[in-house]
Amino acid sequence: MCEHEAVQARNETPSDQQRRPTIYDVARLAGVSKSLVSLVLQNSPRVSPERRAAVQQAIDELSYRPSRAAAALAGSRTRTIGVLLDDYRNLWFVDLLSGIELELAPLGYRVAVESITSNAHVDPSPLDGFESLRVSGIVVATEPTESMRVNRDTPVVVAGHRDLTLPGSDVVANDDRSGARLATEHLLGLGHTEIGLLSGGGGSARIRAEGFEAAIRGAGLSPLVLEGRDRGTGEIDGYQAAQQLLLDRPGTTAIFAANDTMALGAAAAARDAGRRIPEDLSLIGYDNSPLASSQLLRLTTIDPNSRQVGAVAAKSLLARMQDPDRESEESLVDPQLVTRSSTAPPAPRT
Amino acid sequence: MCEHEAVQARNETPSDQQRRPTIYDVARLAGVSKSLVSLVLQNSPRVSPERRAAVQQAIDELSYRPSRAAAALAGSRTRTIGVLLDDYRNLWFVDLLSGIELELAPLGYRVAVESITSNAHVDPSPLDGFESLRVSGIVVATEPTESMRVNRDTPVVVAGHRDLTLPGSDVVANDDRSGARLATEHLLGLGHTEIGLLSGGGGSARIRAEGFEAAIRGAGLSPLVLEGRDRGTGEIDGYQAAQQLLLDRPGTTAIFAANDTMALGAAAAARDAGRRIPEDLSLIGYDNSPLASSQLLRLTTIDPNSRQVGAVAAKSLLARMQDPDRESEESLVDPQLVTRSSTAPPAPRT
DNA sequence: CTGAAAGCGCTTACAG
DNA sequence: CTGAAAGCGCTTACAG
Repeated sequence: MCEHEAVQARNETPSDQQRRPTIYDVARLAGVSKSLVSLVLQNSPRVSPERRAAVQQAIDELSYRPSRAAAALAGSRTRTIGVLLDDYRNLWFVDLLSGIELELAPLGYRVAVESITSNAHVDPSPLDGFESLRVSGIVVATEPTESMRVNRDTPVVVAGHRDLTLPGSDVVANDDRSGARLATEHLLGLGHTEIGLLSGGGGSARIRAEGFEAAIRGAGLSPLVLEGRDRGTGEIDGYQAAQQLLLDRPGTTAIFAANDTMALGAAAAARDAGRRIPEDLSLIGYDNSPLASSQLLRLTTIDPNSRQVGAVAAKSLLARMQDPDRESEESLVDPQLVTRSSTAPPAPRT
Repeated sequence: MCEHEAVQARNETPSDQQRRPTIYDVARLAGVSKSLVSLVLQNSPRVSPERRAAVQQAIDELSYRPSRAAAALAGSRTRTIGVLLDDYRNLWFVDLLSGIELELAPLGYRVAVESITSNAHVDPSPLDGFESLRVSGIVVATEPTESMRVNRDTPVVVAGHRDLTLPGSDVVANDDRSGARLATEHLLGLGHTEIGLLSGGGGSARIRAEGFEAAIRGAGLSPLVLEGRDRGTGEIDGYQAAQQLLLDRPGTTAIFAANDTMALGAAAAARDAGRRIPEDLSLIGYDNSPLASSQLLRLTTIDPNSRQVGAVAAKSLLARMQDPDRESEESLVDPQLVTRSSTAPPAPRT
């Protein structure tokens, strides 16, 4: 006997009508034990359909919502996966998320999303929020940093970024080198020989540049790479780099932009230079963002298969929950060429 | 005496090294009481700087992260605001979020983001996740539905949508009617008299259409409104509606698209029809999305001031936490014209 | 299945 | 400030 006396007393006081219903209220209304309600909430198979129905009805009647705080505190796991993004404007995470959820939904996991900038005022380091939440696992969908070390045994997987790696965590990404090769070979296959790459800083851009250079060299040509100001990879960087490229090398017949956003900028630079796409200039991007399928761009691009990256990331997390001492591994997902109308054979020399 | 015996016993057992540190561990290491640690965690002013520093050092040393579950369960409030989005691809929420956070950060509130589709497998209705979390308040940044009724006294504010309203909740939005008027008057002011509106279903689009029609009628003209197929408001809808408009009414010199995404489609339709922007056709959007500032569009548009909408929404929530019985109110935020190069005076008649 | 019990890691008064 | 205590609403064995 301890606090339970008080609990009983409280439950027998009908004065406080505004109180949130608890598992006790549900049990009483359904005429079952508190333990049984808990089993129903956990979808335990060892509950008869009749009792399950009775409990469910009581839940509906009371609009009962289980307290995640209490469940997390009492149980060990929260069955929540935290996903850390860098910026909500980088839409590749949308497919990543759906891949993660597709994989985890059948297991009853919940997904919590956070960006690095969110809640920075309350969490000293970006993963603190998830640690305080006691998530079951974390997907880091941004460039990992020193401050993302997780203390104990929370499984972590880095998705989409291969530069730095967090000790003890897995890595899943699309194969940027192979994707860049696909893009370059598409242009080469169309007959282009004067191909420029618009690139920038960041791990993915660098690996894509490597794939581009390898493919170009493989064709016996010499690669031409332009970077945005300050190694940026935004729209304006694509615009400026493309502008400079078309000025420096007017013979250029095709541009490979390290991402669709830079391609958007490149399309503007082409237009401003009086070059039609694809008649006067072929353009290929990377990411297969919503932008790429717009009528204005109809951009040939590389689909990084982010949904699959998410699914594999989720599987890594589950594997590490099973066996925390499992060796770290890096998984690569195959990207795919998506052909639209921004690429075509080069115009015949006049 | 009750479970505390066991707690003491556990704490005296040094065998389990992997255990997460608790407030007890911090207190012991810092040489203070557990209560004091709790006060430090809550930034209480009634703690001396010396002791605060000692506690902080112990926290750092142990990499202690307070359990949100325990804090939520023990305290009444979670100091977390839930934000419900419809789709991560509608980027207007990014500014909304920063407005909310700007307002709530000084008060130590945390923000939790969820989309309607996320976690649908585990939450029967979209707000259940937040209710289970026992959030302090909810911002509904999507069209509210019947299933979003919140049971008890969780304050709710609907942001950016004015069609339906949730009983007992406040509404904050940009003034779509006034914004549409601004856009239309901008075109009228440039000298356009043949102006078409691309619109669609949904509350904002409808109100924007009303503002457009009022302004057009105010100028003694008759309004022309085209809708996308199935009343859609996406890029392809803008494309198709603009295509049809330019076909049906070749004399059209200006298009007002109900949002930037439709404007993107309209720009493509204009290009495909051989119309240059702004020389042959002026184009104005709504939302001031990242797209609008791209070099390819340089789109004149209406900025809905979403950051301010977020700030006002946060204030509403705080006010309702203070006084739950406060009357519901609707707040409108003033939108603003952002002039770029997609609008110009109409070409002189030839 | 039930029922009584302990415990998760905090917060919140409260007496000193 | 401390220290002992109760309690938040669950989960988890465990005996019956």
